[in-house]
Amino acid sequence: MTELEKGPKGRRRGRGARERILSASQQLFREQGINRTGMDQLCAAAEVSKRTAYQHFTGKDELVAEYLRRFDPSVLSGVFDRTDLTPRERLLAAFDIPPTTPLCPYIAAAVELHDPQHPASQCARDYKKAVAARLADTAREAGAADPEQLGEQLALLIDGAAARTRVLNADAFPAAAAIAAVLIDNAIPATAGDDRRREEVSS
Amino acid sequence: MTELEKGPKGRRRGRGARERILSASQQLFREQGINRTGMDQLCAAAEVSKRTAYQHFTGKDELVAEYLRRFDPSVLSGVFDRTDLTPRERLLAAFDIPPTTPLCPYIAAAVELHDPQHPASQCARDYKKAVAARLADTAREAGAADPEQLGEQLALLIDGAAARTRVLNADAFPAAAAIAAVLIDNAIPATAGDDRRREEVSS
DNA sequence: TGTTATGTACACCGCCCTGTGTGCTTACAG
DNA sequence: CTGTAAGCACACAGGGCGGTGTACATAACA
Repeated sequence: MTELEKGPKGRRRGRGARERILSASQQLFREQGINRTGMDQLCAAAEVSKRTAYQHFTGKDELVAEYLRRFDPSVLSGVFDRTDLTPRERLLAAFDIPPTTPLCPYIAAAVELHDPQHPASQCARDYKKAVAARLADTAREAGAADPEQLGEQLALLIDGAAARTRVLNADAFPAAAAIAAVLIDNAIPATAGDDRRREEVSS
Repeated sequence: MTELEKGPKGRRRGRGARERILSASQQLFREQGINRTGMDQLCAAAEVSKRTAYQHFTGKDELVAEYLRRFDPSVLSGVFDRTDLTPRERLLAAFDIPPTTPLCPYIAAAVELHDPQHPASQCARDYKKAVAARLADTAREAGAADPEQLGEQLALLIDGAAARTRVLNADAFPAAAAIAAVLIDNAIPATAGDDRRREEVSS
């Protein structure tokens, strides 16, 4: 057990400053945006000295990138790994966004940072591609004729709903879900040989 | 003629500082974003002294709002007033975005400013609603069963393409246009009995 | 025990930002 | 020509920002 130091996460016997910093980032970056959240404020919210923060992260940029990486597991697998839904339902479940989500943080970061080379921007790109890929996988599972295309289309709908929700200050996901239902039904051949679809509620 | 002063635009015999400021805003806010463009840089680009800029605009906030208001005529009417296209083609023409458009400035402003109360944010909301309304009008013209819904859906597609283009650094408008075509065809009854379809689409 | 990694407290730096104060120049109207 | 308003040059205030230096406290392990 003397070798548990130097884990990939770095910290070995402290009192969890890094986690508090990232947790505070999650909250503040969402509520106020990245640019409008200063390191002073962030450290105060995390109950961490600024010095400590800069020992864990070389700079704000790295902190932002790490903050974005923390989202993958929660949303992504939370939707796609549900075995209680048919593939088609899983595709639609991606549009059931809890109202606690003001705007996809990846879009926000890409817009706020405004630099495609920024590590966080690349992280956002990777995430968006991963989501589209998982949507495509599920689309394939649902028997879509062109799963990649459907996945890309659904991803576009999600992003559109997110952006529009932000600009209009009104939930746009139901509208996006309605479009998604149309696209899904159009993409899955009526003779679809998929495994578990039983009811169709198209209108 | 002694009373031509105090026109709605304010300036009466100067050498056009206000126009230069707004023109420079147009360019810089797009290229660099709003937050990353300082007033110093902006005034330098506009060849205007900072003092003059603050005599025309009470602050950066007002300048940003005015900058957004300058977009309405160009894009909006440039697409919808084309009489050489059928209504259906006009709806699709909204997705023909010249590559010189990095991201819808309204979305960018709403994200960057991060304050729904900001005058520019309200301006963005108004614009988005106006676009949706014009899309709905055109949809009605095209004989859509539910024009409002189709207009809202197309607007969502446009915003999704804009956001996705920004995040992925790749043009997403063709994909959005493909979806739009599907939605339009789904929304317009094959037996379209609207008043103004005289041109038999060159299908 | 002492060493070392970790976290803290607080002051501090230089930079850039929005925004002003002041006095001078230019151009047009009468 | 003269008056007046538009615009200009320059310096500066006030503040927030990202980021550091220093000295000290604490927890885990040898």
